[in-house]
Amino acid sequence: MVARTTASLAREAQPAVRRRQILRAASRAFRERGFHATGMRDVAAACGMTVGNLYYYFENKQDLLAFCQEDAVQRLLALHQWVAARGLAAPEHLYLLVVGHTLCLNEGTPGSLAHLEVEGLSPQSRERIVAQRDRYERALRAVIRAGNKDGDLRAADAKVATLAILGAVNWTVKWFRTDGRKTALAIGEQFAEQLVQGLLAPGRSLQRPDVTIPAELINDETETKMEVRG
Amino acid sequence: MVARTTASLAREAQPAVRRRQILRAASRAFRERGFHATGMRDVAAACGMTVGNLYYYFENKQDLLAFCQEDAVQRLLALHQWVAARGLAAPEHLYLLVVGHTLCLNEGTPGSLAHLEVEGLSPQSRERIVAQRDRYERALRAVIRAGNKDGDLRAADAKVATLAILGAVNWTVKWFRTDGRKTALAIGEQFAEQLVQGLLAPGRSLQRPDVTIPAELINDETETKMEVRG
DNA sequence: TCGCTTCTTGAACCGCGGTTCAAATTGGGT
DNA sequence: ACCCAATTTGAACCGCGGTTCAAGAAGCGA
Repeated sequence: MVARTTASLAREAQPAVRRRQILRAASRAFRERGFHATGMRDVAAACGMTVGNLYYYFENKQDLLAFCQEDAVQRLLALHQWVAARGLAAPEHLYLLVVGHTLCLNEGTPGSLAHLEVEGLSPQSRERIVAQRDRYERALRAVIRAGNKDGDLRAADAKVATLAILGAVNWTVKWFRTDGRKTALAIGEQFAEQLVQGLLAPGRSLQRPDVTIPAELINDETETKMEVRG
Repeated sequence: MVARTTASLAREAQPAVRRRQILRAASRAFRERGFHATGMRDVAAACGMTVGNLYYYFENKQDLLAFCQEDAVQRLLALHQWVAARGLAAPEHLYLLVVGHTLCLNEGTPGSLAHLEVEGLSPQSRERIVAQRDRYERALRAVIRAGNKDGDLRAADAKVATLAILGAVNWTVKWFRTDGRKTALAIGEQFAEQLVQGLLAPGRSLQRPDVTIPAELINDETETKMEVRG
């Protein structure tokens, strides 16, 4: 329906797609230089456009941040849904969530700074995003409580255990480097090992599930769609 | 030598002491509202003074932040020194460090936002503070490697394990509330349990050391000094 | 080629917040 | 009572960075 010329990438990309392109540049920039240190001009430059144009796609800086955050939380919720569908016992379930979460935050071109910078949002955005984040947190807690009830995990406050896990994983955003010694996957696995083992009921042992988390859950799908010719 | 009248607290407090008073108000404010969201006017108001006066004690905002950060790292280093002196095996050593670290960040009137906001510092301050932070991190890693060698901890990358621990503990700053359900101590202990158990060598079990971490290491000593009459 | 919509530009605006400063105020020493 | 150094004040300054906007370019259908 839409004729595509290789010439103008801009035109060929519908606003929604363009917003995602911006999202990538923005979240990368936010992550590297920090949200407050990154000006709208920086973001624009990273997208190869000017400030004014940026405002054609986003109301303001808060909106841009909200868009990043929402994307990140959405991915986490999708991850949880995928893992839950596999019907694993709590330790293995948890293991996959930790690995997946680590990948979501650090692999590919992530909306990354999930959870961080929540105070930079407008009240309405914050409400919506925090609600989603809480949903994810509750899901995690539920897994722990289930394992608790099944005797797979030792008795421990599920809330605190959840926060320990989220803290460790979210903190990776502060130090993980793509060009570092270890891959995000390797880190995620070791984290999962340590954090889940630490909750295991005596006698119970962890068997690492040998499924691979599908890349669609981690990377941005539109990225690949872009390569497809119409 | 110096006559003290109850009337003027300001006068009775030497600059160095005053700076610590400011530090408390500032770090509390930074923590509550976030560093960037907190203006110098806010800090001043929290100290019961005006902006201009604040600049009599600190060159600029960066300096103020640096002062907070340095205080926090210093306390962590002091903590490590104290724990190390007790000559415990790695798991117990680690346990105390996690508990102590959690207390340092969340109990009393903390310089709290250690490690956070590092990018808000001037290059020189950052260099000095990051160096100290690294020293602390290396100490942690060393403990893990020692336990590794002694067979108390299972084989695992010490660096990654350290970052998991630091992530979980540092993240508490984001969610811990003094008026919450659990005390910082309770949280620290459960964290320690989970994080250390997760590293334990098979067969080895953790025995919680029943020492109490001295309050001087956690709270600001000058606070108590203020109560003493001359 | 014209005209319409979509997108892009660059310059200007404007307020927030870090910072400065000259002028008070304070209180201890003489 | 007076002096001086230490401290405090409040107002003003000023630049950075988020935001606005009127005018231009670029495609696309007729």
